[in-house]
Amino acid sequence: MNEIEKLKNILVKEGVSITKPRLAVFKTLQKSDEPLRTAEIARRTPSIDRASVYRTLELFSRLGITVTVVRGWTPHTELAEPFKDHHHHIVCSQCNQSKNIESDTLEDVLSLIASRNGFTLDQHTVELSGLCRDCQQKITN
Amino acid sequence: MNEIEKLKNILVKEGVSITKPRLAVFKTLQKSDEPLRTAEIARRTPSIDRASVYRTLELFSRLGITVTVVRGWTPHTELAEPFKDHHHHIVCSQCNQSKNIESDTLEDVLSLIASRNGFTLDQHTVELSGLCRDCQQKITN
DNA sequence: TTACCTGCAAATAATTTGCATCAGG
DNA sequence: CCTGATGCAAATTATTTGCAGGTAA
Repeated sequence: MNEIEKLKNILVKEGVSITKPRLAVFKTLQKSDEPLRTAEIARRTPSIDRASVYRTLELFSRLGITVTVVRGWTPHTELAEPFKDHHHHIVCSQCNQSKNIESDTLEDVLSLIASRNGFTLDQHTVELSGLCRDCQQKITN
Repeated sequence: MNEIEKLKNILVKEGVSITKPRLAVFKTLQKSDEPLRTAEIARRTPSIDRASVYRTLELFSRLGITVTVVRGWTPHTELAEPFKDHHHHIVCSQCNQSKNIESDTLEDVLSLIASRNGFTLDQHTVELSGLCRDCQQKITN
């Protein structure tokens, strides 16, 4: 089953309609391999009214179709687990290159912490930043 | 040494001036035990011009005096390590109550992940969200 | 004294809302 | 059909900028 079908299933299951704006915003997110800031998503989905893009993004976030992460100052959105492998990011503070992180150990630690505090764990954000190998060398030299 | 003195030391060491807006914004952050959104900080620091609040917050973030976390959709700022113990948050998605998390294990895992990827680790955000004990019960009933 | 900062005012950008109309189921 | 979703336009809110004057060191 392709991803658009997955999306449609979720929308149906949640009892909301499958509409042009929702499909369009989804495709914009699919095309980008990086999290995008809200206004940028609107910009990259010019066929759809800005207001609808915002409303869609709010819906997606509520349904867990997307997740939000901070980059520098601004919140960025990317597709969540059903559509991308669950992962986090480490970003170079110098050159902005970013790597995805997938670590079961990390996930386990997070669940454990949540339950120790009496919480269930639904969503979580982890964003690391530091210097990548290249930039470390440039600075040493 | 009290915290204002610590702040002043940092500012001096970084070669920037100690000014009224910087002290005022700092005090606003101190008064709140929760991360605040940018515009809210401006609102709570009425003696200072909005523009200066933004400029100050950008400076603080650059100097590592503050850290940024996302809450829902918006970036929130709180004081960082020299002024609060290093910690993360877990927020109830239902009632918004939030607990601080301090876990050496977590910190270790994060450093390890960074170095495995060839990065040094400077800053990092970890935000968990789920249901707190109370809200879990309310839903079960 | 002098470079750095501020306040002010105004521009720009981002987000939200009301409402008439349209379209999915 | 009929409810929920959209587009449009306009309001609101947030953020950024240029610049003249003030102030920390």
